[in-house]
Amino acid sequence: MSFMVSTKGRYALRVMIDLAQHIEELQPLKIIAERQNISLKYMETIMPCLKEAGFVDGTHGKGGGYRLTRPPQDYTVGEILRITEGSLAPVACLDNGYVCERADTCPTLPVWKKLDSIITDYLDTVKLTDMIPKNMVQFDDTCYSQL
Amino acid sequence: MSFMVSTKGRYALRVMIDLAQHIEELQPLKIIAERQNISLKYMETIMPCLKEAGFVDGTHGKGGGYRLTRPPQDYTVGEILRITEGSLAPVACLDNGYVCERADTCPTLPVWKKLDSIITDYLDTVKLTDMIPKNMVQFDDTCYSQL
DNA sequence: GTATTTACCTACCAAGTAAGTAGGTAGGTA
DNA sequence: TACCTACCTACTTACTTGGTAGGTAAATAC
Repeated sequence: MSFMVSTKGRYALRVMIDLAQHIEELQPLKIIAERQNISLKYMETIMPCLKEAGFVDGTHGKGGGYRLTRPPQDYTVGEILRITEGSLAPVACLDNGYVCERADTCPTLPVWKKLDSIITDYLDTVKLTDMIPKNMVQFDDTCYSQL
Repeated sequence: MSFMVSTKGRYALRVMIDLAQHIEELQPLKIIAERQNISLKYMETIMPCLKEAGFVDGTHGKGGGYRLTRPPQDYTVGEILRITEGSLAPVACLDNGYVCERADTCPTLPVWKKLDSIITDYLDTVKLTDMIPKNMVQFDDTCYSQL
């Protein structure tokens, strides 16, 4: 029982949503952490990841903070999670650089590949703006929707 | 980067496929382990899981071994992985018994729920017999197929 | 120029999990 | 009786998760 997406990816996603909801001004991490009820110190270790990827930029000093570098609708959940988690591969067999001598004959490999493509295809269709409350209606009815 | 399916689930699946390919007689774990190139000792720690679930039964003594308890087409990849991995939930938020006070308003929860249902729906459609080489053609063309 | 605010950096830690290994016991068959 | 096979308990090594602690560097306000 190990989860595909850890707190790192989940917190990162919540920070990105938070920034998308405050698009106009710079948001200090302290404020975001309080609003999201996440440890400031822990968030500080996650933010460099989003910054290196060019998803956000941060300015120092008084009045500083973080902000998105692109319009919110230009981010997908898939790319945010792929950066923060390192990989979204469901099994080691599909991980970047992994070589398996059974690959040519393994009967399970096609299943993992299909599973991987299903996961990727879905996560790459969900945009950051799809998770802003006013848009939540678009999710199917098995899911919570905030009206 | 933590994988949804560990070696435990992957090995279990390969053992189940192996048993499906030798449906008529009892297969000693030693033989299966050699054929699959998996540590016998490690497999011994995984088999009780499959036995408790009623997927296989094992008989002691000379000529003993393991065998499937049902016809191979009656097993799905989903149920085998769910038993061995404990859960296939992509995030802790969806794990059995987990309570999150943010659940009612969390904008990311619908995404995790949808992702979970996509994964489950796919894995529950793949049957054990779908992975026996002669049937592998049924996978789509982005995947390896053994003709 | 000083104080303050903020990002940013380095190191550490406790608990848990993954992926086995080692060495036996119990049950059944030839 | 000898052999084979499942089954059980304990241990190990390495790694990951989810943080905490304590600072430094940069920028701004006053």
